[in-house]
Amino acid sequence: MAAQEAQQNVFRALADPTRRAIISMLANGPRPIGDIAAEFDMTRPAIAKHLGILREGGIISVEAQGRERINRLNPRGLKTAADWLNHYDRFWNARLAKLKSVIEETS
Amino acid sequence: MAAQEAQQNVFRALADPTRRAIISMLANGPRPIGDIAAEFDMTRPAIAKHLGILREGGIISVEAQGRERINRLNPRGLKTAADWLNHYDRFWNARLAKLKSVIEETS
DNA sequence: TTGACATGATACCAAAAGGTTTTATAAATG
DNA sequence: CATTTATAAAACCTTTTGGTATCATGTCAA
Repeated sequence: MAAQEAQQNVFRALADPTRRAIISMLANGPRPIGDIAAEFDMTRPAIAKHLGILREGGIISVEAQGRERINRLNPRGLKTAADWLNHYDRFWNARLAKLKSVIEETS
Repeated sequence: MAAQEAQQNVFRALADPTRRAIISMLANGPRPIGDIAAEFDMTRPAIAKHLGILREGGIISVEAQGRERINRLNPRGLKTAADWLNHYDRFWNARLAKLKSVIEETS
């Protein structure tokens, strides 16, 4: 999978609030889809689709365990996105430095 | 604007590859829309829409200068996204630590 | 002031996204 | 084996998204 494509898949995965909520949920431990769906006002197939997109983004991985399939957070995808964003940290650092100097001048 | 809403706007803005390319472009300096549109195989109205979404996400700001309108990178939105993602850094740190120990064991 | 240029605004279209209902499959359990 | 349970898969619908073509507006310059 090309890097560009991986990037696209992860940013696409992050764009939906339900999927971001699922990420937060899985940060507290792996869960089967039934557990996850129970927390949302939404049908199971809808959640299944979201999990599929999170999987494509490399954000979660799934492991069959008997008749359950355990979804667990896999930080690879999130790291792809964080790495991209952190290239711009010099911009907000510059802005914070500027803000700080303004505060010091006016106090 | 509620924090949730700001978050949604910025992740939505990041989801499109054209918009990410515009961000990279503006990191090299502010530009009017005409300049930006010239770099893409796409009409100006399409670019105008993308810039509107980037503005809603707090990723760029616009300043009128005569008959031009200069678009410039504003890191606030990007920082919102980076902050959210960096809450998960303990996961990839843990994974990297694990990988490191495996490498050391097998070498 | 008249024309050219940079841009915004509107109306429209096709494709993708996010959801639902229904049907199918496979594993645990009586 | 029959039944229940956990899930996947397919078909379908509506709204949003990403794009286009077209028209309107404001500013610079001759």
